[in-house]
Amino acid sequence: MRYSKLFPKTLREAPADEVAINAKYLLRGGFIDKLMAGSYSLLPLGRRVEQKIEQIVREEMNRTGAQEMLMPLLHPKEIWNETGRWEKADEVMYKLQKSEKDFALSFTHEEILLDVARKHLATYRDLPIRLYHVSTKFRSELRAKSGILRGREFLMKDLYSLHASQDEMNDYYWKVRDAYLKVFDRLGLDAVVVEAAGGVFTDDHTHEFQVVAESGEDTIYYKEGWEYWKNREIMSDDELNDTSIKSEKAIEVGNIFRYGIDYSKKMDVSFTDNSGEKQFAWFGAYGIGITRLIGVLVEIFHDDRGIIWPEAVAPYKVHLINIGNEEYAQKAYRQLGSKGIEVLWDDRDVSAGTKFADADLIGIPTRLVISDKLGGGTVEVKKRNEQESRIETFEAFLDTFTV
RNA sequence: CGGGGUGUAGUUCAUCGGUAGAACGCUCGCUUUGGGAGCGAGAAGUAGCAGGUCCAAUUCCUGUCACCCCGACCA
Repeated sequence: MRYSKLFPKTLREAPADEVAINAKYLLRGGFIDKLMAGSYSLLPLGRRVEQKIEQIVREEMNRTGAQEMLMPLLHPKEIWNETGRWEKADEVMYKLQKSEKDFALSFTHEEILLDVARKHLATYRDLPIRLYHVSTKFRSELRAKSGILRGREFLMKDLYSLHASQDEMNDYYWKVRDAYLKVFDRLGLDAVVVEAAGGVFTDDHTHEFQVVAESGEDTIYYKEGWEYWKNREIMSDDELNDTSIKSEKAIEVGNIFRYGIDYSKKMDVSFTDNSGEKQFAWFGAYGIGITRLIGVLVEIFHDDRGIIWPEAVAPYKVHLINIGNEEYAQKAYRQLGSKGIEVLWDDRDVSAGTKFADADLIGIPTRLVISDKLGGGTVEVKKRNEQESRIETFEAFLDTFTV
């Protein structure tokens, strides 16, 4: 991609009232645009990062045996009445009325998934059912905040599973936990598993995935010997006063739930077991906040000049800068492209300083500089997360560059 | 919803009763090219919106809207 053609250009300064680091850098770098509080466009660079994240999630979900689908966002009131959540979830749901019919914008998809599943589920031989999608969630948060971290509209990957028995559900539940840890690991994030209360939905504890970060709005606790961290709601008063238990601020990036058979009973999601008896399916749900992850990555990986994307999610792999020497840069740009390397070439006629500053802000992992100062055929290679650069021939770079 | 803060050019800000100014960005020209270049010329604003006070309001008052921060909330 030629930077001169990329929409939009960087901003010299972030809007004054933005405090969150993710908002500042993502807005300045041209990754996102704010429509209103809690509602953002993903601009081309931001979309590329989102797609990289999504693809990693997709690969790991597929590896658990799950299949991808896509569910609607406009839901009829009737489906929500089946579980009683039209009333119970009133606060978070965006509701609308048209031609005397009530609708809601999706804030989650349990009901929709279960409706699809029950139409096609007849026998235990149809189980397990493991389906997921990546789509928008609408939630009427009392207060949208922290840039892209808490929006009213955001992308989420949600996976749902139905099983013939509780054991089978549990087995898959732990399999998804492992898959989630793999996802966060691939993203370069050090996520921890946190036990949390299941609320009114399940007696089992649920598990959250949290990334320790100063800007986190949750507090999580850990003591030597515990299998998992704990979130605040399941901590006892004694534990809260125990100085041997450490606490950290953290951002939730995913969670996994075991609903059991409550939902299946309410919506009659049943099957015939191997003895011919009717049984209700065991249900689990598993979410990862895709859009939020973009923000989390910026909160974790940045310095005072801009973003430092991990290789796995960087919008491009190489940021090519030429200072003069346009002809040679163009040739290099073509060669990088033909090797399948994703490259952003800052081909603008602006000062070297401007190009360097923008490269630091955008945060592509490898910066390649071509200039008169270097001999012909020679480039300067610098990693965004390192101070030192090295000079080598362009041929050598092409031969050895891997991501 | 309660508390606090901010709304003036694309952006960051100044002006704080007498009808709007800078920097950056943008356009054109020339000169530049290793850390946000220089010179010259230029375009760009219903001062969030609505009332009120005043001879006169961007400025003071009231209301309202939007955004940011703290809190409540977060399947």
